[in-house]
Amino acid sequence: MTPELRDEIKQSRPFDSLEQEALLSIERTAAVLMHRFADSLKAHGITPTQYNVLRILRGAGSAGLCRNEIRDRLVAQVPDVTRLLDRMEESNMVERERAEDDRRHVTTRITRDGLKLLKRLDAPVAESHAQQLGHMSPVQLKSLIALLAQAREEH
Amino acid sequence: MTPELRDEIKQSRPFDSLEQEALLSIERTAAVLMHRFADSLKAHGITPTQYNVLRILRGAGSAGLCRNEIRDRLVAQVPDVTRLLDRMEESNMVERERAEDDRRHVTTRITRDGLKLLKRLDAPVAESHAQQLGHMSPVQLKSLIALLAQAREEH
DNA sequence: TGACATTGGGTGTGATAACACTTAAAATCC
DNA sequence: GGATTTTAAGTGTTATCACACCCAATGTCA
Repeated sequence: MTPELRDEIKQSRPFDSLEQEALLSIERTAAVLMHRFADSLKAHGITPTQYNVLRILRGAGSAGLCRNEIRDRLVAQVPDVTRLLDRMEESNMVERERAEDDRRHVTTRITRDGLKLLKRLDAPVAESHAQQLGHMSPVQLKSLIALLAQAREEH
Repeated sequence: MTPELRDEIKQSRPFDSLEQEALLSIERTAAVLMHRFADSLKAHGITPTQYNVLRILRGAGSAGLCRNEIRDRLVAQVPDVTRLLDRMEESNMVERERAEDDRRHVTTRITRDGLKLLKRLDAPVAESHAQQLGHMSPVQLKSLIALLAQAREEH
């Protein structure tokens, strides 16, 4: 028995349109699932956005990435990547180095500590993901992924 | 041609699991669509959360609602509804009244100004919703809504 | 009837988000 | 080679989030 969004938010009247219901469903689903994910990360002293940055930087390897590249790769847009990285540098998860040949460029890399933290998180995060959506079949997940991709499309 | 999430966030390696890809898809879709919606509201000096509150209070009519009821009906969870309502009272969108029989209870109602604002927003918001998801068919939208409801399910 | 629990609302405070603006370096163009 | 544009990063400031804690009114029950 799947929950009806109208019941969840105690809405008495029907939605204005299918488009509206879909939009609110997307918002609510993201809020609920992200909140659970944030909770599971909290014990490790890290936010979902910081976790996202660490994964991006692990993927980039020793070459690292500049601030704008990191900003573009984040799943959710954050307007202030500079201070996000400041805080992560503060807690020794990443390090920054200004390029000699182009002094405007600053390369950010994940530190050994950051890698260790990420390593510790890999299993619990995978488990958390599986737990949150494990009740859906591969066919359903693929269908959901495709529909969401379509929803994001510009037109 | 639907956009691939991996391309959007410039990810070079495949996702760890379908569950992970679905979770990231939900997060990204919500971020993209909500950002567009917030933009379209910004011209009217109101945030999506405040818009949500106004709609909830319009639905409640002259009876109004107490703080905790409003909190429970919000699409996305807000931990500090008191000050959210403070700000909305400040800008004359809502008004509050403490009950005589139970002095703990405070009822919040939408004001005439709030109703007028909402009225002005109805058409542009409906249009914005239609524009954001209007390229999807009713069948697809229903399917998406059902899959998201399933994704939110506890198990 | 007075201690204790519960309920509804509010506060204090530090972290983060959002948005506009600024600085510095490099590239481009007369 | 000096002015101008572009690019990368960072700063200032206000609003909002998030979380723990507090207060006052009511309910409950020995």
